[in-house]
Amino acid sequence: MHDERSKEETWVADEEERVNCDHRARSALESSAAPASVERAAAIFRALGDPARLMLMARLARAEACVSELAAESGDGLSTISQRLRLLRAERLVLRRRDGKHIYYRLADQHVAELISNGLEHADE
Amino acid sequence: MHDERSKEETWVADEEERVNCDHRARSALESSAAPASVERAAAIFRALGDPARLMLMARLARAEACVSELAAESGDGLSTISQRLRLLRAERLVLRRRDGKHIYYRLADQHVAELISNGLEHADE
DNA sequence: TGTTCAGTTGAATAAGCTGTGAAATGAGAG
DNA sequence: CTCTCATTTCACAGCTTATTCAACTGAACA
Repeated sequence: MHDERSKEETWVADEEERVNCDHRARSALESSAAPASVERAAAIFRALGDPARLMLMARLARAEACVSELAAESGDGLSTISQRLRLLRAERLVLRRRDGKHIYYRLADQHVAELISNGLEHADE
Repeated sequence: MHDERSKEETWVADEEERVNCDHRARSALESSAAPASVERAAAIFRALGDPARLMLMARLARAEACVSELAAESGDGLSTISQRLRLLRAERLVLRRRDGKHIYYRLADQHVAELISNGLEHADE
Protein backbone atom coordinates (compact mmCIF):
# COMPACT_ATOMS: atom_id res chain seq x y z
CA MET A 1 0.00 0.00 0.00
CA HIS A 2 1.92 2.99 -1.19
CA ASP A 3 0.99 3.73 -4.77
CA GLU A 4 -2.44 4.39 -6.22
CA ARG A 5 -2.55 8.03 -5.12
CA SER A 6 0.79 9.15 -6.47
CA LYS A 7 0.83 12.04 -8.91
CA GLU A 8 -2.27 14.17 -9.09
CA GLU A 9 -2.03 15.12 -12.78
CA THR A 10 -3.15 18.73 -12.92
CA TRP A 11 -3.73 18.63 -16.68
CA VAL A 12 -3.86 22.40 -17.06
CA ALA A 13 -7.55 23.15 -16.89
CA ASP A 14 -7.37 26.19 -19.16
CA GLU A 15 -5.48 24.79 -22.11
CA GLU A 16 -8.82 23.60 -23.50
CA GLU A 17 -6.93 20.37 -24.22
CA ARG A 18 -8.46 19.91 -27.68
CA VAL A 19 -11.40 17.99 -26.23
CA ASN A 20 -12.59 17.04 -29.68
CA CYS A 21 -9.54 14.90 -30.20
CA ASP A 22 -9.74 13.87 -33.80
CA HIS A 23 -7.77 10.68 -33.46
CA ARG A 24 -10.88 8.64 -34.42
CA ALA A 25 -12.11 5.97 -31.96
CA ARG A 26 -14.92 8.28 -31.00
CA SER A 27 -17.64 6.65 -33.03
CA ALA A 28 -18.92 4.47 -30.23
CA LEU A 29 -18.26 7.05 -27.56
CA GLU A 30 -19.84 10.17 -28.96
CA SER A 31 -23.27 9.48 -27.61
CA SER A 32 -24.35 7.51 -24.61
CA ALA A 33 -23.74 3.88 -25.54
CA ALA A 34 -26.74 1.57 -25.50
CA PRO A 35 -27.00 -0.35 -22.23
CA ALA A 36 -27.05 -3.63 -24.12
CA SER A 37 -23.81 -2.78 -25.89
CA VAL A 38 -22.18 -1.84 -22.64
CA GLU A 39 -23.25 -5.14 -21.10
CA ARG A 40 -21.88 -7.09 -24.00
CA ALA A 41 -18.65 -5.12 -24.21
CA ALA A 42 -18.13 -5.54 -20.49
CA ALA A 43 -18.67 -9.27 -20.85
CA ILE A 44 -16.01 -9.40 -23.53
CA PHE A 45 -13.59 -7.38 -21.45
CA ARG A 46 -14.29 -9.54 -18.44
CA ALA A 47 -13.53 -12.66 -20.44
CA LEU A 48 -10.18 -11.18 -21.43
CA GLY A 49 -9.60 -9.87 -17.94
CA ASP A 50 -7.94 -12.95 -16.58
CA PRO A 51 -4.20 -13.45 -17.12
CA ALA A 52 -4.53 -17.16 -17.78
CA ARG A 53 -7.34 -16.63 -20.26
CA LEU A 54 -5.66 -13.72 -21.95
CA MET A 55 -2.48 -15.73 -22.31
CA LEU A 56 -4.54 -18.47 -23.88
CA MET A 57 -6.09 -16.00 -26.29
CA ALA A 58 -2.72 -14.54 -27.17
CA ARG A 59 -1.51 -18.04 -27.85
CA LEU A 60 -4.47 -18.78 -30.08
CA ALA A 61 -3.95 -15.52 -31.89
CA ARG A 62 -0.67 -16.96 -33.09
CA ALA A 63 -2.14 -20.19 -34.38
CA GLU A 64 -4.97 -22.59 -33.77
CA ALA A 65 -4.31 -25.45 -31.39
CA CYS A 66 -6.02 -28.35 -29.73
CA VAL A 67 -6.70 -28.63 -26.04
CA SER A 68 -3.88 -31.03 -25.27
CA GLU A 69 -1.34 -28.81 -27.02
CA LEU A 70 -2.53 -25.82 -25.05
CA ALA A 71 -2.45 -27.76 -21.83
CA ALA A 72 1.04 -29.04 -22.49
CA GLU A 73 2.35 -25.61 -23.46
CA SER A 74 0.91 -23.84 -20.47
CA GLY A 75 1.57 -26.58 -17.99
CA ASP A 76 -2.03 -26.55 -16.78
CA GLY A 77 -4.39 -29.49 -16.63
CA LEU A 78 -6.69 -30.45 -19.46
CA SER A 79 -9.74 -29.69 -17.42
CA THR A 80 -8.48 -26.26 -16.52
CA ILE A 81 -7.80 -25.35 -20.13
CA SER A 82 -11.11 -26.78 -21.20
CA GLN A 83 -12.95 -24.67 -18.66
CA ARG A 84 -11.15 -21.54 -19.80
CA LEU A 85 -12.01 -22.28 -23.38
CA ARG A 86 -15.57 -22.96 -22.40
CA LEU A 87 -15.92 -19.49 -20.98
CA LEU A 88 -14.23 -17.89 -23.98
CA ARG A 89 -16.49 -19.84 -26.25
CA ALA A 90 -19.54 -18.82 -24.29
CA GLU A 91 -18.58 -15.23 -25.08
CA ARG A 92 -18.05 -16.25 -28.68
CA LEU A 93 -14.42 -15.21 -28.64
CA VAL A 94 -13.16 -18.53 -29.94
CA LEU A 95 -14.37 -21.12 -32.42
CA ARG A 96 -13.59 -24.80 -32.56
CA ARG A 97 -13.54 -27.61 -35.04
CA ARG A 98 -12.97 -31.29 -34.66
CA ASP A 99 -10.29 -33.09 -36.57
CA GLY A 100 -10.25 -36.80 -35.82
CA LYS A 101 -9.73 -37.18 -32.12
CA HIS A 102 -8.67 -33.61 -31.55
CA ILE A 103 -10.61 -30.41 -31.21
CA TYR A 104 -8.89 -27.33 -32.50
CA TYR A 105 -9.60 -23.88 -31.18
CA ARG A 106 -8.88 -20.52 -32.70
CA LEU A 107 -9.95 -16.91 -32.29
CA ALA A 108 -13.46 -16.17 -33.47
CA ASP A 109 -12.50 -13.31 -35.73
CA GLN A 110 -9.93 -10.74 -36.56
CA HIS A 111 -11.71 -8.09 -34.52
CA VAL A 112 -11.03 -10.08 -31.38
CA ALA A 113 -7.39 -10.33 -32.34
CA GLU A 114 -7.25 -6.56 -32.64
CA LEU A 115 -8.83 -6.06 -29.26
CA ILE A 116 -6.23 -8.29 -27.65
CA SER A 117 -3.46 -6.66 -29.57
CA ASN A 118 -4.59 -3.23 -28.47
CA GLY A 119 -4.71 -4.34 -24.89
CA LEU A 120 -1.24 -5.81 -24.99
CA GLU A 121 0.13 -2.73 -26.71
CA HIS A 122 -1.36 -0.45 -24.12
CA ALA A 123 0.04 -2.71 -21.45
CA ASP A 124 3.71 -2.06 -22.08
CA GLU A 125 4.14 1.64 -22.54
CA MET B 1 -28.88 -22.96 -20.09
CA HIS B 2 -29.45 -23.61 -23.76
CA ASP B 3 -26.87 -21.72 -25.77
CA GLU B 4 -23.10 -21.87 -25.50
CA ARG B 5 -22.67 -24.98 -27.63
CA SER B 6 -24.82 -24.02 -30.58
CA LYS B 7 -23.17 -23.97 -33.98
CA GLU B 8 -19.93 -25.85 -34.36
CA GLU B 9 -18.37 -23.59 -36.98
CA THR B 10 -16.51 -25.92 -39.25
CA TRP B 11 -14.45 -23.09 -40.73
CA VAL B 12 -13.45 -25.11 -43.78
CA ALA B 13 -10.15 -26.53 -42.73
CA ASP B 14 -8.71 -26.62 -46.23
CA GLU B 15 -9.35 -23.10 -47.39
CA GLU B 16 -6.07 -22.05 -45.75
CA GLU B 17 -8.04 -19.04 -44.48
CA ARG B 18 -5.24 -16.52 -45.16
CA VAL B 19 -3.69 -17.13 -41.77
CA ASN B 20 -1.30 -14.24 -42.24
CA CYS B 21 -4.18 -11.80 -42.12
CA ASP B 22 -2.63 -8.51 -43.05
CA HIS B 23 -5.17 -6.38 -41.24
CA ARG B 24 -2.40 -5.18 -38.84
CA ALA B 25 -3.04 -5.74 -35.10
CA ARG B 26 -0.50 -8.52 -35.21
CA SER B 27 2.39 -6.61 -33.71
CA ALA B 28 1.77 -7.64 -30.14
CA LEU B 29 0.56 -11.07 -31.08
CA GLU B 30 3.24 -12.34 -33.43
CA SER B 31 5.48 -13.68 -30.72
CA SER B 32 4.65 -14.95 -27.29
CA ALA B 33 3.73 -11.85 -25.28
CA ALA B 34 5.80 -11.12 -22.19
CA PRO B 35 4.14 -12.44 -19.03
CA ALA B 36 4.28 -8.99 -17.46
CA SER B 37 2.46 -7.45 -20.41
CA VAL B 38 -0.19 -10.11 -20.25
CA GLU B 39 -0.69 -9.47 -16.53
CA ARG B 40 -1.04 -5.77 -17.10
CA ALA B 41 -3.28 -6.10 -20.12
CA ALA B 42 -5.48 -8.52 -18.22
CA ALA B 43 -5.71 -6.05 -15.35
CA ILE B 44 -6.86 -3.36 -17.75
CA PHE B 45 -9.42 -5.64 -19.33
CA ARG B 46 -10.65 -6.71 -15.92
CA ALA B 47 -11.12 -3.09 -14.91
CA LEU B 48 -13.24 -2.53 -17.99
CA GLY B 49 -15.03 -5.82 -17.50
CA ASP B 50 -17.75 -4.54 -15.26
CA PRO B 51 -20.85 -2.98 -16.83
CA ALA B 52 -21.10 -0.24 -14.23
CA ARG B 53 -17.45 0.64 -14.59
CA LEU B 54 -17.50 0.48 -18.35
CA MET B 55 -20.54 2.72 -18.41
CA LEU B 56 -18.67 5.12 -16.22
CA MET B 57 -15.71 5.05 -18.56
CA ALA B 58 -17.92 5.55 -21.58
CA ARG B 59 -19.43 8.51 -19.82
CA LEU B 60 -16.03 10.00 -19.04
CA ALA B 61 -14.98 9.41 -22.61
CA ARG B 62 -17.59 11.95 -23.57
CA ALA B 63 -16.46 14.61 -21.11
CA GLU B 64 -14.80 15.01 -17.76
CA ALA B 65 -17.04 15.15 -14.73
CA CYS B 66 -16.91 15.30 -10.98
CA VAL B 67 -18.09 12.56 -8.66
CA SER B 68 -21.38 14.13 -7.72
CA GLU B 69 -22.30 14.66 -11.35
CA LEU B 70 -21.52 11.04 -12.13
CA ALA B 71 -23.46 9.86 -9.12
CA ALA B 72 -26.47 11.97 -10.03
CA GLU B 73 -26.43 10.87 -13.67
CA SER B 74 -26.13 7.19 -12.91
CA GLY B 75 -28.40 7.17 -9.92
CA ASP B 76 -25.81 5.42 -7.78
CA GLY B 77 -24.48 6.56 -4.45
CA LEU B 78 -21.46 8.78 -4.08
CA SER B 79 -19.55 6.10 -2.30
CA THR B 80 -20.28 3.59 -5.01
CA ILE B 81 -19.05 5.88 -7.76
CA SER B 82 -16.02 6.77 -5.76
CA GLN B 83 -15.08 3.14 -5.33
CA ARG B 84 -15.45 2.50 -9.02
CA LEU B 85 -13.26 5.44 -9.81
CA ARG B 86 -10.75 4.29 -7.26
CA LEU B 87 -10.35 1.00 -9.00
CA LEU B 88 -10.11 2.63 -12.41
CA ARG B 89 -7.56 5.03 -11.06
CA ALA B 90 -5.56 2.23 -9.50
CA GLU B 91 -5.25 0.83 -13.02
CA ARG B 92 -4.33 4.27 -14.27
CA LEU B 93 -7.26 4.41 -16.63
CA VAL B 94 -8.52 7.74 -15.35
CA LEU B 95 -6.92 10.93 -14.09
CA ARG B 96 -8.33 13.49 -11.74
CA ARG B 97 -7.87 17.13 -10.89
CA ARG B 98 -9.28 19.24 -8.16
CA ASP B 99 -11.19 22.42 -8.91
CA GLY B 100 -12.38 24.17 -5.77
CA LYS B 101 -14.46 21.70 -3.84
CA HIS B 102 -14.91 19.32 -6.72
CA ILE B 103 -12.71 16.66 -8.16
CA TYR B 104 -12.98 16.10 -11.87
CA TYR B 105 -12.22 12.80 -13.50
CA ARG B 106 -11.40 12.02 -17.08
CA LEU B 107 -9.90 9.23 -19.13
CA ALA B 108 -6.17 8.84 -18.70
CA ASP B 109 -5.34 9.00 -22.37
CA GLN B 110 -6.63 8.58 -25.83
CA HIS B 111 -5.41 5.02 -26.04
CA VAL B 112 -7.83 4.04 -23.31
CA ALA B 113 -10.62 5.73 -25.21
CA GLU B 114 -9.75 3.65 -28.24
CA LEU B 115 -9.78 0.45 -26.27
CA ILE B 116 -13.24 1.21 -24.96
CA SER B 117 -14.44 2.26 -28.35
CA ASN B 118 -13.18 -0.96 -29.89
CA GLY B 119 -14.91 -2.97 -27.25
CA LEU B 120 -18.20 -1.20 -27.73
CA GLU B 121 -17.94 -1.51 -31.48
CA HIS B 122 -17.28 -5.21 -31.27
CA ALA B 123 -20.20 -5.50 -28.88
CA ASP B 124 -22.97 -4.60 -31.30
CA GLU B 125 -22.28 -6.39 -34.52
C1' DT C 1 -19.17 -54.24 -29.42
C1' DG C 2 -15.72 -52.83 -26.54
C1' DT C 3 -11.60 -50.12 -25.67
C1' DT C 4 -9.10 -46.14 -25.84
C1' DC C 5 -8.01 -41.54 -26.42
C1' DA C 6 -9.38 -36.38 -26.24
C1' DG C 7 -12.24 -33.36 -24.20
C1' DT C 8 -16.17 -31.94 -21.49
C1' DT C 9 -19.06 -31.34 -17.53
C1' DG C 10 -20.49 -31.26 -12.52
C1' DA C 11 -19.73 -30.23 -7.94
C1' DA C 12 -17.08 -28.39 -4.19
C1' DT C 13 -14.01 -25.54 -2.26
C1' DA C 14 -11.44 -21.46 -2.22
C1' DA C 15 -10.47 -16.86 -3.54
C1' DG C 16 -11.81 -12.46 -5.15
C1' DC C 17 -15.21 -8.68 -6.11
C1' DT C 18 -18.76 -5.18 -5.45
C1' DG C 19 -22.03 -2.14 -3.16
C1' DT C 20 -22.94 0.22 0.97
C1' DG C 21 -23.38 2.82 5.38
C1' DA C 22 -20.68 5.01 8.71
C1' DA C 23 -16.68 7.37 9.91
C1' DA C 24 -12.72 10.08 8.21
C1' DT C 25 -10.33 13.78 5.07
C1' DG C 26 -9.40 17.95 3.34
C1' DA C 27 -10.06 22.29 0.94
C1' DG C 28 -12.66 26.55 1.20
C1' DA C 29 -15.81 29.78 3.49
C1' DG C 30 -16.97 32.52 7.61
C1' DC D 1 -10.32 27.99 14.08
C1' DT D 2 -14.50 25.99 13.06
C1' DC D 3 -18.04 24.57 9.94
C1' DT D 4 -19.43 22.59 5.82
C1' DC D 5 -19.46 20.42 1.50
C1' DA D 6 -17.43 16.94 -1.75
C1' DT D 7 -15.19 12.97 -1.78
C1' DT D 8 -12.65 9.11 0.14
C1' DT D 9 -11.66 5.23 3.12
C1' DC D 10 -13.05 1.31 6.11
C1' DA D 11 -15.10 -2.89 6.98
C1' DC D 12 -18.17 -6.32 5.91
C1' DA D 13 -22.02 -8.99 3.85
C1' DG D 14 -23.20 -11.11 -0.33
C1' DC D 15 -22.23 -12.61 -4.73
C1' DT D 16 -19.27 -14.18 -8.53
C1' DT D 17 -15.40 -16.77 -10.37
C1' DA D 18 -11.39 -20.09 -10.88
C1' DT D 19 -9.39 -24.46 -10.13
C1' DT D 20 -9.59 -29.23 -9.50
C1' DC D 21 -11.04 -34.16 -9.21
C1' DA D 22 -13.97 -37.43 -10.73
C1' DA D 23 -17.40 -39.01 -13.61
C1' DC D 24 -19.08 -38.74 -18.37
C1' DT D 25 -19.39 -38.29 -23.64
C1' DG D 26 -18.23 -39.43 -28.03
C1' DA D 27 -15.09 -40.37 -32.01
C1' DA D 28 -12.05 -43.78 -33.84
C1' DC D 29 -10.62 -48.22 -34.54
C1' DA D 30 -9.83 -53.09 -33.59
